[in-house]
Amino acid sequence: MAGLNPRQEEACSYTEGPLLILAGAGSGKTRVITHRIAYLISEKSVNPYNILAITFTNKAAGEMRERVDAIVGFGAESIWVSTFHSMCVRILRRFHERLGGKNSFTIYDADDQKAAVKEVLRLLSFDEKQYPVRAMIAAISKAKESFLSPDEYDRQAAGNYRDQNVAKIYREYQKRLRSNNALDFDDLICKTIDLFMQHPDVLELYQERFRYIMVDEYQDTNHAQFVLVKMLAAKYRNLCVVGDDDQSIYKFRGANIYNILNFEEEYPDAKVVKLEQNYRSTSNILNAANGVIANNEGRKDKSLWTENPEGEKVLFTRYEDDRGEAVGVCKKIFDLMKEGHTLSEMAVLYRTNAQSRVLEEQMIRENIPYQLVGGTNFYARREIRDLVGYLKCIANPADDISLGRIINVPRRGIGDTTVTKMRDFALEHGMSLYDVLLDAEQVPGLSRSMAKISAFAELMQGFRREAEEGNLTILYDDILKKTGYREELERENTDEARSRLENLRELGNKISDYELHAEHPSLTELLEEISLVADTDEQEMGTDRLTMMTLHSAKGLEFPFVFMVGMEERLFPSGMSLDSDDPDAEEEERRLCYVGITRAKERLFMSAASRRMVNGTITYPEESRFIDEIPKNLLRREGRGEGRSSGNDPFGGRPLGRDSYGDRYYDEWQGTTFQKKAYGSDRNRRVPGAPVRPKATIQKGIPTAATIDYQVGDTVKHIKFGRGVVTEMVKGGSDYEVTVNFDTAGEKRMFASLAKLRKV
DNA sequence: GAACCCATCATTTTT
DNA sequence: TGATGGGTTC
Repeated sequence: MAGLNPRQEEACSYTEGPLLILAGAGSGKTRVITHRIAYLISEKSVNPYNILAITFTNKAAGEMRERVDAIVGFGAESIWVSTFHSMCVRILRRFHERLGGKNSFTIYDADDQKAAVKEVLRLLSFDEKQYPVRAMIAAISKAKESFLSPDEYDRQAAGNYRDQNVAKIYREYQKRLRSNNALDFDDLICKTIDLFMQHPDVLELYQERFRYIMVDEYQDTNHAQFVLVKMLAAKYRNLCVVGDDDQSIYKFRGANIYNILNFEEEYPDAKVVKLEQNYRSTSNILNAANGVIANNEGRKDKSLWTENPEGEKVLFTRYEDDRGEAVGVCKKIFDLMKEGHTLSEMAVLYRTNAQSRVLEEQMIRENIPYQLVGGTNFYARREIRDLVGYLKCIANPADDISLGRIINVPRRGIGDTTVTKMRDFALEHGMSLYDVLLDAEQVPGLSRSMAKISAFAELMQGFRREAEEGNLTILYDDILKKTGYREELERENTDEARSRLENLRELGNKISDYELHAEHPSLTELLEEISLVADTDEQEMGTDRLTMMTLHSAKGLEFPFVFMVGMEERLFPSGMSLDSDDPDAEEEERRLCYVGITRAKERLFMSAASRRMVNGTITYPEESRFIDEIPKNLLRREGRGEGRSSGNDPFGGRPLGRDSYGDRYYDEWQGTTFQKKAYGSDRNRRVPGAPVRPKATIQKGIPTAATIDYQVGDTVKHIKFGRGVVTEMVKGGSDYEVTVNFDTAGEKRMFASLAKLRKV
């Protein structure tokens, strides 16, 4: 096996029986998995048809698919490479009838769940304050993960009034889902397990098929997933799990670290292979990570090492406040660019999404194109949810939740009162809301809105007929047109409306794209893809951009240059975790820190602010304990304060007004910053509902010297600062640093490649 | 039925 | 700070 180290080779060639691969960060895990599959096929003559590889995200599945295809060649397409959830959907689409359900079920996402729980609360007259929707969803999800049926949940709640009520909510929720012919994400796993338990013949069918099973990111599995894998692997026992307990950061969503920690107890004959050689980071970075993670107890014994050069020390900078931190990060980014590095080599990582705002604002001011990863999901946007609601409803009229969502969107005079009457009627007669819609004359007291209702019913029936004809692109366009959805937005004529229209166009593109490429396009399958495949944000190519995201989202990625910002007590580690009575909470934060550090290949910049606005209040955080845990000889400190300050005197005694801000930094960073004026005025706020990645800041095409048509003395126009005169142009790195004296904004320096200046 | 105001409450997130 | 949701008012 070419290019594999002995441990990696061992992991690839040990094919029979249970195998645990403890793959440290950057140890070539994906390579091992793909090589192992290739080995199974070419050396062990395993039929590709008998191999199953499970991952967590579609992205990971896609990447694995690609690499497996490349390395295996013939037969690769018959390997199942899949996420847990899509695997279960595939199975349930075939066998859900055996459980008394339909094979054509709808999948409910978080939003649908929320709506369903709300309905249940209303029905049972529970107060949302006492039984918050979020908490109820979490409780139901937890129950499902440990296979507690509503009845069992009720039994366990014995004597606990509140839990008994939660059981009632859970029971009603399940009832609701069933009558809506819908399954939520947890159901997908649980129902598959149910199926296997109740129908051993079906289980055996899949056991026979999946003789070799591999599970990636095993530390992220929850209990239900653990059981599912165990069942599938029970017959042939060729189960290979790959993971890193030190990178377990998803406990809050049910991941059970003991699945990996106790693998050897579950499978006493398991072989364990540790991949400890890191190929990613400099030794300084790696040892910093090792230093931090060593403070955790209860981890698998392993120590990562590398043959990579030492590299530079980790840099820790303490800034005056969050804004100063953003300025400082930008400055360092420019420094790196001057050294010839590109933005796509850099990432800014933070603990909470709320931190992105200040950073974004600064990036916009400094013309640094960036890409936000994560945040609001494309499919979570209102307009998208509305249109998907229509599609769901057309595909599955029993889906009361989706119908409820769109019945008066856009406004068509079917108001709350009317809908409530129809709902009550449906409930009373055991009908679906859609049934009632078609037959609304029966419902007493609807006379006034009757006309509106029949018009809408007619509209929906028309869509359903259209859906049967099968052209999804046309159907989608007709929905936009005939419901007046598009028209309403066009009339609005605001930035927000335009952005929504743009999103709707994007959805349209996705649908025609799906229709073009799918083997047998169907509305059901389209919706399945929409529900299951959330990673919609294809990289817009052609622009060199900085990546910004949470530490969680960064898992599995790597960048030459990484900024970890907000290294402050109670921000990171989060206050929530420090206040938690779960002793593992702090350790999970530490693992998150470990994940962050190990994303960096060449250089790691950490920073903290001495003053930060959190939830509308000013706080004076101490620097994070994790900074302390990095071995001193690997860390270089910079900026105000040495060591962990008490935080009592963050201003150095000077009062700090908002307006003095720019001046201070002007003093501090003169000659290097690109701002020469105070900049409190031009705050660039995100338009509500606008795409999370502000399109305006994403600049396509990098001007080269050839495309720069202005020179010193020319008047140019800037997208933000308006007109100005070029006073200086200096070649720096791969392009020009241009100084412009703006009419209104004063003098600023910027990179020609980023500033998008136009000669006027 | 829609606009407006006030109170409340704030990690992390994929499927 | 800011988003969100409920309640109120027109």
